[in-house]
Amino acid sequence: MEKSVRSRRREDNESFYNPILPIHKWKDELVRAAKDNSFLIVMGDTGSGKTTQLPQYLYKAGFGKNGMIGVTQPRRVATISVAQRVAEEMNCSLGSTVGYQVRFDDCTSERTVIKYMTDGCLLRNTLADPDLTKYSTIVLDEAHERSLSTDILFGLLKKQFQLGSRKRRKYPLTVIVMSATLETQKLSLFFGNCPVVTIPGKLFPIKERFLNLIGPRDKDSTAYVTETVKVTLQTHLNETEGDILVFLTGQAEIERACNLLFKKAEAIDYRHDLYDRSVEGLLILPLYGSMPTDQQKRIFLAPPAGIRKCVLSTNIAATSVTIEGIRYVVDSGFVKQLNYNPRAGLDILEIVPISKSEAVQRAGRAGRTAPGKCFRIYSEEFWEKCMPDHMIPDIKRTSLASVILTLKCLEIHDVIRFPYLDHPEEKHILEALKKLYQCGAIDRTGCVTKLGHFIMEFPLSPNLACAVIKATSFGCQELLLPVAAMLSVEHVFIQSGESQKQKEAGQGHEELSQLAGGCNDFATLLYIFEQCKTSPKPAAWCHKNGIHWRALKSALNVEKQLKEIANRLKENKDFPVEKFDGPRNEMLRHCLCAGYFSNVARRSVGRTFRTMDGHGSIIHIHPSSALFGKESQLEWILFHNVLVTSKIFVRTVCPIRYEWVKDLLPKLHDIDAYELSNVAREEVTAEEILKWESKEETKHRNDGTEEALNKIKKRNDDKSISDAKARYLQRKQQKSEMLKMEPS
DNA sequence: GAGCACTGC
Repeated sequence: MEKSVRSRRREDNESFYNPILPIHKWKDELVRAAKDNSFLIVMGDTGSGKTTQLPQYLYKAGFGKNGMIGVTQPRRVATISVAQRVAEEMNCSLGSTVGYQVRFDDCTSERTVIKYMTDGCLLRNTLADPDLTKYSTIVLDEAHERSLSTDILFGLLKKQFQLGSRKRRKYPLTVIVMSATLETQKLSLFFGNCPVVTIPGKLFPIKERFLNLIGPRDKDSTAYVTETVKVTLQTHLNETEGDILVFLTGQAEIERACNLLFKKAEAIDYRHDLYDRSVEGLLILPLYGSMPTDQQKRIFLAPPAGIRKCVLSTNIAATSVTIEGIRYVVDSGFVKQLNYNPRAGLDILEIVPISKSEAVQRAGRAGRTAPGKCFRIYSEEFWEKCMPDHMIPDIKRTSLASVILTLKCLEIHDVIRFPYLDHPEEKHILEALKKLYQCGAIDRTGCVTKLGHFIMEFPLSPNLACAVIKATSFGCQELLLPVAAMLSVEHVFIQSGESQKQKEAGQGHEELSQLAGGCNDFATLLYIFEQCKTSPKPAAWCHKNGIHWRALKSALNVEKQLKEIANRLKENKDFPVEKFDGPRNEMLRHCLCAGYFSNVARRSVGRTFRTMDGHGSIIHIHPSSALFGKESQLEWILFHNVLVTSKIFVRTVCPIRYEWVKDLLPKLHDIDAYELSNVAREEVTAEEILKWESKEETKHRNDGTEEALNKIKKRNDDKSISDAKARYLQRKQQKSEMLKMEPS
């Protein structure tokens, strides 16, 4: 990724030496608008210079006098490189007037006025300083990406403003939202009809063509890979000079496409390995996130004279990595997306059509240095019928437990009526509340418990934090902290595409799990971590054992941070201290039970298990687990996560004893999530219920399936204010009855 | 006997 920073810098330097950045013309208007309004939206295309220039304008206009100008970015590398760039432009050293803060790296000082940071960092800082008294201005950049943290910050900033944080602050706060393609109307409305300043970018014209190879009927087929390859080859044969960027969905698809492309050209150059095949003047390069860094770097090198570079990439090339010299984009129209299904309580990784605005962004990659062309393999009908206007934001697609706990810690109890720019499904919020209640982070009244505040201190999922806290109170944190770190970094096992290498890697992993005891995937992670930490040459050890050194490095970093937090919390008088009475080899699994008892399953028929969380889903142990094939010897298991593909698989598994979870399991069923939410919405009105329901309805309508349409029809039949009221009263009745039944 | 996009604290 280092290279991507350098490449970005190169592009920025170009703008540096060219003083006619599009944004310069708008300087006065921007400063005036920022002075006159609490909220301002700046819409600027790629290359307009907004990220580096606007904070400097504000600084020169005196915005930094009453507090810092905080600028958020969704990614670490971008945060650091932009801060470096601005420090250079302002002729100061990084960390003085211009600084940055990302996790593990705070490069700011008392003198810092312009502070770049990741959105997650600002959100965390908000916990300590809810009124953001250190800042005079907050700039939320790349808002169109709709990251979870940015979305929450939208709501917080709006809410703080409504609550009159202005009175508690010495000086009013100015909020500026910057975006490339976000629905600015919607955002302006959200922030009280605030003004929008639009800055044109400096993209070259791009010709876009629909090739009609994929239509609405092919929505679920895998034909897009072969069709994309065809188009790529045609582009190579028919078009003039210029590199090609191909958007595909994942590692497997990309490797398949590379091979196909290669076979079609019918010439194999055996002098090169898989990642460096050059045929008929075409240099084929794959690019995906889990690829080793040194291989990723190769995509930035200029191809030899007379050779055309063709990069087959995942969505990583749409946001995180900028490749120079691309003139042709081939868009498959699909993306792999992790979607949370609250009904099943599962994360499902699926291949879905991209949105129209993402397609526009992809096309934009062709026009950064010269006029370009974008070939869309799908038809216009597909565009109209299958592709939504905008991407569904993270907040509607991922588990909300951590987010809800953050809000509760900020004393925002009514998490259902929090001003979300896009309101998550109520069911989704309820699921999160239930999860928080189950792990003890909130009590029956929906308030954050002491444990909940401890959980919040850790940059981990509530489940994992809970297990870590248990271990700390038992005095065996050295067992859990490494496991937590390994589980919260990217996948540590290398997945090679080539079958031979893959086999070898698989065998290596099997050996590792044998060395770690043979029947506990968590223990395998602990073993790898310890081996790596004590090895004199950790990078070499990782390479030999098929482990991502990059992932291990960040795991070592995370573990250090977790240890600091755990040690600090232990000083707190309220931190629990418990004694563990049991054999030491059971400690790890026992602690895991404290956080993961909702992820417990019992042996069912054949090699399957049934979950105990109320969904009762049938699950299978994933073949990558050390427990795979040993199902018949198991009764109760605990798992870290679920992956739905051809079956419902659980990964990272260990066996447990029923006694360990016996007292915990009832907690999974002793509360109705509505009860937790009702506390937050005592004065809920029937009108509001109708509003929520109509939101759900819009969603169904967007689904467009017959079943969904029937649902709407059915709902419309009995839709009236009085009915909504009746439904609400019924729920309230159920709730009070339930409370009555509760033993005191 | 399967096949895991991308971020962030």
